[in-house]
Amino acid sequence: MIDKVNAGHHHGHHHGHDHDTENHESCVALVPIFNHLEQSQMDEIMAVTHSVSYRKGEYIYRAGEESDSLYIVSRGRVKIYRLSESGKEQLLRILNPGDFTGELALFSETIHEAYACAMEDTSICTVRRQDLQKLLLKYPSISLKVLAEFSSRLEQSEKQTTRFATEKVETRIALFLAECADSDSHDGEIILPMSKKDLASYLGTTPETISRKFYELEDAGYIKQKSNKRIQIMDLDSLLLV
Amino acid sequence: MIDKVNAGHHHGHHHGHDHDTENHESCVALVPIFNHLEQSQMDEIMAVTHSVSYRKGEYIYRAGEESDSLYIVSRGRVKIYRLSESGKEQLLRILNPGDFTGELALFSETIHEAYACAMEDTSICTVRRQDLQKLLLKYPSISLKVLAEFSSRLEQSEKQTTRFATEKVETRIALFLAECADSDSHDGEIILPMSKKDLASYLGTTPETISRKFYELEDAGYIKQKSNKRIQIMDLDSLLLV
DNA sequence: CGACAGGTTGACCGTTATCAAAGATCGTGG
DNA sequence: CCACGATCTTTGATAACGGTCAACCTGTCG
Repeated sequence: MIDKVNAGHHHGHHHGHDHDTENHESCVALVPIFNHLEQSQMDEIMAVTHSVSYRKGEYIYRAGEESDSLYIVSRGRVKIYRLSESGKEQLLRILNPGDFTGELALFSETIHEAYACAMEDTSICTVRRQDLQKLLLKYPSISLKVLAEFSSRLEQSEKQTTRFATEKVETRIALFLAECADSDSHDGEIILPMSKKDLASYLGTTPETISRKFYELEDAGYIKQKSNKRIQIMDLDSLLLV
Repeated sequence: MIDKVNAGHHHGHHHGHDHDTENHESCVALVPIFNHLEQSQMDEIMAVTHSVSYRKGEYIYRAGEESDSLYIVSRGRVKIYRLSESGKEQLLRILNPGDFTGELALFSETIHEAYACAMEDTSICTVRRQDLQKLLLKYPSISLKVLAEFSSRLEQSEKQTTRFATEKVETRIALFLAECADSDSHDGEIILPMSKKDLASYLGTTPETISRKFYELEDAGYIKQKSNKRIQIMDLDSLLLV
């Protein structure tokens, strides 16, 4: 179970929700939807962004809260997860620096349906809904970038839906490993981007099953578990036939 | 298995892919993303749309084909489905008049990952990628509408993903029925928007299981099957606790 | 060094897919 | 308007898959 309360105590300068006026530039420049702009437009964007810091375990937002900002991760990692109707949680994605969230609620719904929780100490740039909408109307090219981002996310989400609907756990794991290998590969060795517990939540299964299936794949000679998160892919092609 | 070849013969005036210059207005006006515009802008949009007719069973596009248009359904129904890595198909959604598709590939990917097949004789308005992008840059307010549509679709898709990941079949069926009741309800009687076979594909299960679960729900007194597609919801609250 | 979260392992059982076959329904053409 | 075939739906028997519970390990961090 992901911890649902913010880590208790703040101390020193970087307590949660601390407005932090330094370092805007690096944050905004990171973001794909903005990085095609000229300097003058970039300045305009930076003028409406606010930087906030979160400590590990704190929530950027929770389901049910009102949404009025776009959140851009500039440092750290953020876990986005949902609770299903029956109360089980599912990990939707993990945000790394440059990734953003909050889009959904920005344009249609105004209530978050997911939870966003800092996995480590994290800095977030926020842009308010109204400011963003003004920018989008003024610089339509940003809209096209956002649309491109959305459509690829939608594509991704529908692919994931289809996998859940049609593939068994073993296949989902194999496909996940294959995708890691595509993006991460160093001689076929991959580093799992999350704990196996989180992976279970992401793949819609349990830690026990993840553990067992990993050993099955190892026994079959498709992979080798070098350490908890370091996996050597021995035979990618056969893996994908599972 | 959804039939993968186009229905063979065309005859008369409305054979497939027939350019049909009448009746643009009704099609464009139907679409939520356009219906806030002034007449002059509407005319401009209609100038770049083309109307095409498809007979039942014909494909608007297939996975792997290049995508360069937005498709707006003006008459008929269209089934959008995917094939998973292992070849099983999953029904993603059914388009009714006013719904559109093709968005994904329009802004990022250029290759369709899904199949779009006419369930009945259908008329489609198409807008080419370049024409649409020009319109979006010229009238940024359209972009905001499209963004709103996308974000709600993304929300929907992620909710569906979470359901597949965390709920058992019986619960997914119950949630589906409840949603039908929300939108369709006439005294709690709903008309299934698709065959049970398609429903199985949509919910990631098999026709056999659908049939059995429906009878289980009926035995439990939650629903009553008046005919194949007419379902009377007897006890919505209990249904949602399944 | 101890505590705690994450990971592994085993036994068990519920859920749901699969296969097969029969029955109902729908659309089509005669 | 009816008969036919195709497709959808139902029903039964069976087994695989994966979830659950409980216990034990292991690594990590204070």
